[in-house]
Amino acid sequence: MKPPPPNRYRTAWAGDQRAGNVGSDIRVAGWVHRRRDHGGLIFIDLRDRTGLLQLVFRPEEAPDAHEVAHTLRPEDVITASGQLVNREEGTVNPNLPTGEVEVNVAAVEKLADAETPPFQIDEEREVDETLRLKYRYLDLRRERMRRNIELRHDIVAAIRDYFNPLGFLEIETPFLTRSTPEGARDFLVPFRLSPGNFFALPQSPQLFKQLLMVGGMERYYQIVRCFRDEDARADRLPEFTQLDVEMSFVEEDDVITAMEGVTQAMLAAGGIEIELPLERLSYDDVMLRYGNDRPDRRPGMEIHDLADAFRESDFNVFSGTLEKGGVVRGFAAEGEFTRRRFDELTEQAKRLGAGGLVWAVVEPDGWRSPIAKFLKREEMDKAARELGAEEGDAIFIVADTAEVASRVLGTLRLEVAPPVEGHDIFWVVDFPMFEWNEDEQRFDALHHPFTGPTGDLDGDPATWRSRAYDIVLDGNEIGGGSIRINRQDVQQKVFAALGISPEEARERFGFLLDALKYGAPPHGGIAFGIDRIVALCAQQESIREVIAFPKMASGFDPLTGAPAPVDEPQLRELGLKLIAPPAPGGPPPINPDEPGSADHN
RNA sequence: GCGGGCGUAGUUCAGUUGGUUAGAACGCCGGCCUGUCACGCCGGAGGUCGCGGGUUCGAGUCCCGUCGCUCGCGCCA
Repeated sequence: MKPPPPNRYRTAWAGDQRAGNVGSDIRVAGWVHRRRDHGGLIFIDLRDRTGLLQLVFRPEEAPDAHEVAHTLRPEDVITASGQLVNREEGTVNPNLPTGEVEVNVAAVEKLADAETPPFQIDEEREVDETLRLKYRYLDLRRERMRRNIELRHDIVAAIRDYFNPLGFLEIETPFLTRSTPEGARDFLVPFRLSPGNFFALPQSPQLFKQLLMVGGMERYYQIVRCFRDEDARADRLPEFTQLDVEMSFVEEDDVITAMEGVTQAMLAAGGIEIELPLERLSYDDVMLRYGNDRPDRRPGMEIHDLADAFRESDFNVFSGTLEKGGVVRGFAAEGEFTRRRFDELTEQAKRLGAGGLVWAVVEPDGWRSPIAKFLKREEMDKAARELGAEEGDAIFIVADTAEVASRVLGTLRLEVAPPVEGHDIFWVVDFPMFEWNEDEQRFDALHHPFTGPTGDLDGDPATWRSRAYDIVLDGNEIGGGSIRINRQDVQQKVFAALGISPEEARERFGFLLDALKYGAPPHGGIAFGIDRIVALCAQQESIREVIAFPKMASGFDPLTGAPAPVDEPQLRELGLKLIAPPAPGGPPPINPDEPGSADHN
C-alpha cells in the first residue's frame, strides 16, 4: 500500500516494511497484537490493516519506552517511532512478511487502553457467531474478516474497472419507493407527511433501471442494496447487495457477452480463473440431466431417462408409470452404500414426494436390489449401460411424474455426490415463461413479469418461453437476467396471462406502462448476487462472512439490537397504532451484563 | 410454521452407567526471565452446566416444557 501522508501518528504502514527500507526512521501506529515480555527485552507485534511488524524495546536504549511497553496489553492502541533495522542473524521469522526487519523503538505513546476482548483477536479459532456479530468491530480486526472484506473490495473494484471504460454509467436508484408486492414480502417504511401511506424498500431496482433505458441512459450499472422480508439462509439475508446492469438496443448475445466479461473480471479478482465463452445449457436440458435449475455439474452422475430399458418391463411400477405418461429416470453413483444408507435415501425420496426409490448395486451376475427378481437381465444391462454404471456402482431410480422424478433425483444426486474440486460455470437459457401454481390455480412468472416472452403470444401461455438467462457457478445461481419487454401491448399480455387485470396493472405498474408508450428501446440486463460471489471466492459457507455488519440468520442485529420497539410519540406522528405489544422475543441482548429481552433468564 | 444439530469458565471444548470438591487448552491476574515471535517457567483467580419444572437419596448426565443460535424445508416474482 502507498505510504500514508506522514502525521503525528504514522509515517509508514506496519505490514509493508521490508529489508529494502532498513535504516530509515519510521513511525507506525495500530494495535498491540501480542506482547512477549522477557523482563529485559520486550517484543511487541504491532498490527494495522496491512499486517504485523515487530517492535523491540530495549531497557538500556530507551528506558521510558520500555517502561510503557511493560504496561501494554493486547488491543491497546499505540504509536511508536524508531529505526527500522534488519533482524540479527538467526532471529528472522520466515512466517511473517515483515519477518526480516523490526523497529528499534525510541519512543512509544499509548493512545487508548483496551479492555480484554470477549474473544481472542490473534487466533483463528471458531467463535460463536452471535458473539462475533455483537462485537463485529473486534471480529473485523481478525485476519479472516480482514481478508474477506479486502477481497470484497477487490471484486467490487474490478467491476467498476470493467464497466467504466465501456461507457456504463453508475446511477443510483431510490431506496424509498413503491410497494409492488409481486414475489417477496416488502419492507415497509411509514411516511410521516402522509399517515397511513408507506414507502417500500426495493427488492431490486428492476423497474427503475428499465426507466433509465427509456430515459436514454443506454448502459447502466449499480452496486446496490436490495431488501426482501423473507426468512434468511446461509446464502440469503433480508438485505443483500446486487450488481445490477441494464443495456439498451441489445439482444441475448450482447448481454451475455458483456456479462461474461465482467464475470471473468470479478472472479479473477476473487482468485478464480475462467475461460470464455461459457457454455449455454437449456433449462429443459439441465432439469432432465441434473433435476435442478442451477446444477453443480462437477460430480457428474447425470440423470438419464430409462424409458427405453423398462417400457416392456414386467415390473409394473416402471411400465405402469410409463403407460400413464410418467417417467422412469435414474443415475449411477460410485462408492459403497450400506443397506442402512439405502434405507435413509429411500425415506428421503418419500419425503420429497416420490412413491419410493429403487436402488441397486451392479454385480457381475446382475443387480443386487429388492426389485432384482422382477427385472430381466437384459433390462438391467440396458439401464446400467444407459447410466454408465460399472460393476460396484450404485444405481438410483425413480418412477413418477417428470417433475417429481427431477426433484427427487436432483436432491439425492447432490446428497450422495462425493467432494469435488475446481470450478464449473455456465449459462442456463431458454426458460419457460411461466410455471403453473397448483395451489392458486394460476401462472407465476418464472423470472419476473417484465421478462420478454417468445413463442405464440396469442396461444397458450404455458407454451411461452422467456428471453431469460441465469449464470451458475459451482451449483449456485450467481446471476440472472433477461431481455425485457419494451412494448406496452406485450407487457399487457403478460400481465393478463398472470391474471393481473388491466385495472390492477394500471394501479401497480402504471408508471411502467406509461413509459413503454413513449418509445422504449429494446433492452435487457442482469443482476448478480455480490455477497454470494464474494463468499464463493473467499470459500466461505455463509455470506455473513463477507458482509461487514450482517444480520444473523434469525434476522436480528445483535450489535445495535435492531429491530427494537419505538416510542409512542414516534408511532403517533406516523399515524400508527400497534394492535399488540412488541414481540416478547425482540432482539438478542446487546450487552451480556444486561438481562436481555430475548431470552427470559 | 416445520424438521435436524448445538447450548458446560472470558473463548474453544471434554465430562464414562446418574455418584467425592465439574476438568483441559487458550485467555486473564501476579511473580521471574535480554532474541522472542503460539516466548518460557512458577503461582492464582475464574462456573446460575441457557432457563423452568419433574423423576431420584443424589441430575451437567434421565424426562417434560421453554428460550436462543445454526443448517435445511416452506417462503425467497
